[in-house]
Amino acid sequence: MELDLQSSEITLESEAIPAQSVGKRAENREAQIQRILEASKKCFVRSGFRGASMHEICGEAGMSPGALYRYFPSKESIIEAISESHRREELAILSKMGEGPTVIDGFMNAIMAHLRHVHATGMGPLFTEIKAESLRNETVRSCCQKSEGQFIVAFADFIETATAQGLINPIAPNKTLIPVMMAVGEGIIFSDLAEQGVSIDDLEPMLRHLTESFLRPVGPNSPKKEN
Amino acid sequence: MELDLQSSEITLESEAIPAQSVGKRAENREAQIQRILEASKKCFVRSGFRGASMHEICGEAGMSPGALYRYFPSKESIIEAISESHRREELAILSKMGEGPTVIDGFMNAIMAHLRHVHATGMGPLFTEIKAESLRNETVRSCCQKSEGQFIVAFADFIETATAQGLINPIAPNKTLIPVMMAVGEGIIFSDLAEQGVSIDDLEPMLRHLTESFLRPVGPNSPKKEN
DNA sequence: TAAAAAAGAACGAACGTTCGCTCTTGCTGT
DNA sequence: ACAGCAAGAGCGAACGTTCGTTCTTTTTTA
Repeated sequence: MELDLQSSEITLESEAIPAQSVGKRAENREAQIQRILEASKKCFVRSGFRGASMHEICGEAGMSPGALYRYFPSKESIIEAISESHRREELAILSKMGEGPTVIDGFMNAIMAHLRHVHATGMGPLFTEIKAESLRNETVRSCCQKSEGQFIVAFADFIETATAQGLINPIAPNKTLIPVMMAVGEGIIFSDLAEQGVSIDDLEPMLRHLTESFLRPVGPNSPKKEN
Repeated sequence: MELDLQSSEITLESEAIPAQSVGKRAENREAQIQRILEASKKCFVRSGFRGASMHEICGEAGMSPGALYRYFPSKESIIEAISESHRREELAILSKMGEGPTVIDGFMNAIMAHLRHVHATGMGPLFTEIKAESLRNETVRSCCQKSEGQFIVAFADFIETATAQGLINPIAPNKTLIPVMMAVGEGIIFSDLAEQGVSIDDLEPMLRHLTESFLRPVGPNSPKKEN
């Protein structure tokens, strides 16, 4: 599968780095970068990529423009950094897919964990923003595409395994099946159902049913066998 | 603001207005408004709501700022008018739901027609843009909510009818079922699968299966009965 | 020919970014 | 261990540009 989580030397949540030999200077620098990114996320959620001004971000981060520009050469570079970090968070879904008794359990666990994460951090709107930006910004778009590519590989892997285990029997080839699965997943995340008052716990059996009924062999109740 | 391009007395697809007694002046005025809206859509798809400038729109519409501002008092009013017109187009889905031998056929026809329409007009990105804008702009948000409300009513109606006809047997109450259905539908439209190389014709059986398997009674192949 | 429509230069505000300057910091030689 | 200092970090006014919008003038129309 080859995922390559942490291609650009990221540390998913532990601070892995040997810590030593990294000068204090570099350490502080990293902390400031994180501060700016966190502030930017807040502003972008509040006002959108285009709508949020650098002054707004400076205010939120508690620093002057001059200071901020020592860490990022432009507003666009902040947007790109945020898209990139969002991509990594999404990929964390995939790393969870191996957990659970069956692949379907793993799949569900991964999705539910991500839904909870998005809702807890209030970063749902950022997803919409990134999607819109990717329509126009080449760098952001290729970032999204990279992410999508990895999802496609993981889903293909998932389908293959689950099929081999006799758990599912998809009605169409991966070529159409996977894009539909991804579109459905995006829709669920986009809609931020938890924000609309649907409890995440109510959602789980619903989504499990959606996944299973979609991927399982066509049952006797179907009007006709499509394939 | 307020604009009120023929109020919210929606005329789903006919142009209700009596037509008669509308002077040539008013006629031209309406034509100009449409010209501006069409040009704006193009620009907004190309550059986004915030990214497109009024000068860009003027250029696309082939008129000067002075002229354009005779028809719309502000950029925001254009955005709102477009959101509103988009809402009407969406609602056209609902009016098609009655067609077809069964309610499920009607449902599918409506969805497929909308997918084709979105793809043919290239207005997919506009949907993303409106969604992002609705997170921030009160007027656009309430426009989207109005639309959503009508969808919820229609879906509830659909579910009731289909259940009564013995076609479906949902596993959850409308309260969670409908939001999930809408999220899935949004995901499908958002993703603009046709743009990604999935042929719409391949999509149809896929989506039909998705709909039917999601709404039908849990079959013997399910690992457990959820309800 | 009066009123409506269109044009396009011009406006102030706000934007992203830069610049000159002042603090602060962590390394250095002793 | 510590004073001295270069370089990094921070500041905030100011820059040039571009934005949405307005205003004055000219052209078109009924």
